[in-house]
Amino acid sequence: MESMTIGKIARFAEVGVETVRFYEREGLIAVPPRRESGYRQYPVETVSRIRFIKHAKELGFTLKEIKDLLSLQIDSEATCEDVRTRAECKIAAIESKIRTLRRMKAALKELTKACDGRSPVIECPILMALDLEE
Amino acid sequence: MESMTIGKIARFAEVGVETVRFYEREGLIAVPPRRESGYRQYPVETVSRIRFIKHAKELGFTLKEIKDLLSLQIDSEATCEDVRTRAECKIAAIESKIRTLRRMKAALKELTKACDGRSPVIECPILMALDLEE
DNA sequence: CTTGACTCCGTAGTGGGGTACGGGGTGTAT
DNA sequence: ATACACCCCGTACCCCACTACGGAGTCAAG
Repeated sequence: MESMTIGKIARFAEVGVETVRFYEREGLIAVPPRRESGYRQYPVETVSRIRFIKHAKELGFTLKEIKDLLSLQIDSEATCEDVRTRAECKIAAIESKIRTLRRMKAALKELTKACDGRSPVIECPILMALDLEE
Repeated sequence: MESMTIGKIARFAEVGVETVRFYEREGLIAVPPRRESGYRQYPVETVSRIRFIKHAKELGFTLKEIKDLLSLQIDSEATCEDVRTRAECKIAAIESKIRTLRRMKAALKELTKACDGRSPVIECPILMALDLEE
């Protein structure tokens, strides 16, 4: 069998049917041909396309960025370098997020250190700090 | 001067006027009394209340959690321990986010290592990996 | 030939955290 | 007295990535 219905595509790619339609609307997967009845007829490759999208999402790419990445795949002018650059930007963005989270964590740790957990809430150093911090 | 208009509150707290109204709707700040004209009359403390919200946001609390935190402040039954527990949960959540980001970064790094940036995009190992990865 | 699973479509809703608009009334400095 | 900044309100809109709904048509197994 060469072509699949939307439900099969969805099951194989492990997403919902609505998600497949959504990706079509968003231009992330090609508009498939239809049967007489109007049913979408997908080529099998659509499954890997959707898997690609899932993997890229797991790596922190947004759908917009993924669309971009996918269009590079088609653009014969594009080089590996373009893809690599995007991946490197993403790495930098992730590093920056990690730094922010580390700062947040350190600040919270400081606050809990000051709190013995035994005072009435009115004297809680955590809440007091939130009131005062610059 | 005891009371301030919404615009002043917003300027002092460094948020937009609309944000103050939004916080009121969301129950994060008290509903203020009004003048004859309908203008809101805020007590000065509202500024620190909004600052509190900002700081807590910076520490990764959602508005819902902040509302919770603020209600603890009012609840005389609550103890410092309750606040501390919430802070500790937040620390754990932040740690988990950091771990996820680290994994994403490591995976991306692996991919860029495989890519010399000189191949045509069709052979790009990054895109190929996205196609294939489990 | 019937049943039940599947598909179609458009539209609306979710959550989180706001921002913008527009048409009106008000407060105040000059 | 007039200009101009400010405030009121409700509503709608933004992003992101889906998810749900509902009524109707279609497909395949028994």
